[in-house]
Amino acid sequence: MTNSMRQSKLFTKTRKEAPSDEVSKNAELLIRGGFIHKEMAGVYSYLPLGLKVLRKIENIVREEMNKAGGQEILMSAFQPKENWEKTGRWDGLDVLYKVSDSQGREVALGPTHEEIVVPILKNYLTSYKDLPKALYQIQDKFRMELRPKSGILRGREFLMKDMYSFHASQEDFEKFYEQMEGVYKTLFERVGIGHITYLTFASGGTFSKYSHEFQTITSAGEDTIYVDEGSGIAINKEVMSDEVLSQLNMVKENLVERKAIEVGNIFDLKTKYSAPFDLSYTDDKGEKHPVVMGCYGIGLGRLMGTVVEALADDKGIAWPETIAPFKLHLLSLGEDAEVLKEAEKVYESLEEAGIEVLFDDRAGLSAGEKFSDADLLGMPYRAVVSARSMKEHGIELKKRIEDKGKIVTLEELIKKLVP
RNA sequence: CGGGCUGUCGUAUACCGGUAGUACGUCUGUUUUGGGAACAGAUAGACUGGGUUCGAUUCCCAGCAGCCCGACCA
Repeated sequence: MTNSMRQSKLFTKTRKEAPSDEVSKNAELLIRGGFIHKEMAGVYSYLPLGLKVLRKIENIVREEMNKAGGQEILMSAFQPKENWEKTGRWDGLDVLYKVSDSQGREVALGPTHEEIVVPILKNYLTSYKDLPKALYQIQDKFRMELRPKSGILRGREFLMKDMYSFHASQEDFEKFYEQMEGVYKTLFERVGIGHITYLTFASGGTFSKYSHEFQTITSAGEDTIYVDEGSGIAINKEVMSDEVLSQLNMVKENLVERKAIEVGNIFDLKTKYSAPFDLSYTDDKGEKHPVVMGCYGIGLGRLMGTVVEALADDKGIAWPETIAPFKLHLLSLGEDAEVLKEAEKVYESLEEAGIEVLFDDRAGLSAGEKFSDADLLGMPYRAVVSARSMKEHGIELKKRIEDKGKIVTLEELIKKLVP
């Protein structure tokens, strides 16, 4: 899809009513707006508008991973059974999809890629000079969730960014890990939920300094976290205890309980996956050591759904500028020839200026329908060309999140929106 | 995986052991146009399989699918 689009040509249509089998706000609004299509429980297809959002999120993630020194790869979704047997997860991971072909060969559909990335590294990593390395990919993951729910927040197939880092020592890993904390913060700010996303201490089993989730406050969340607004840090309920509080220098009285959704995690793997595959390197003294690993995940679909959950109002979605499918929704109202001519002119000028614009040029719709659609679809800016706006010699410009617009000239409009 | 609920045009719903109705959508036409317009016409439906019955979309059983609560969630 190009930067601009006529709504009359867009193949999806909006719906007034939400499907009865969806309860979550993100699924309801995304389906009504024609962003996604449900295939089965926990499995969704992305339609033009939805894919545009997903790609924008993807690009932000990619940019940040590249900045952090990550190198992008794309690993296979089909994964050999032997690799999973080596780590004990063929039978140990109950979300694993196992498929077999007509020859009876069994393979796994990748729910995560430690079992793939580590053997790949074995081919190229031998010396301390080869370290550190960070590899990432953006790929569909498959997990047999017993109960998918909350629209695109928890699915059986979902797009995920997973990065794996490889280090000569725990110290080197920790340095990188701390850098990733900052990278993730920037990333969530860029997609528009930085203000409600908290670095959250979490861990299964023993408490570790190096297992963090990034939790975004939303009532649709599956997790309960305790937020210290002052420090901007939170603790997952799972690991909450007096001991943990004292380790973190946090005071119980300052904490607020919130529902939240995990939008990302960063993880200390130590040698859990390098050991079974004997991924090791030789140091400058000729001694062999296992490689220390970390992993860093972000579910992109979940991130998209979280943005919807967190920023939508009762009229519809309100996309942040950075990930909106289009920056501007241009509406022509009425069938008056002069108005239509003017709207066309405005559209072409915006297109020429390189502004991402969705032009609601559909004929025969009432103003109310066009306004409602604009609110539902949630572009950050809405511009109206109508008999009324022409009488005032301009274009009515309104932000999605504001109630009142104002009349601007075409030049002012372009100046405001030009990238 | 335990528990609960539900399957009727594309969507949302109604009625019924005996011709399946309405609204929205969609299509055609006319009139409308600043917050989901009006009229006329058209379109399209009982999850699957078995059982009971003269007759099942309706009752029973099984399967499948979906939703909700819980458990689980590298």
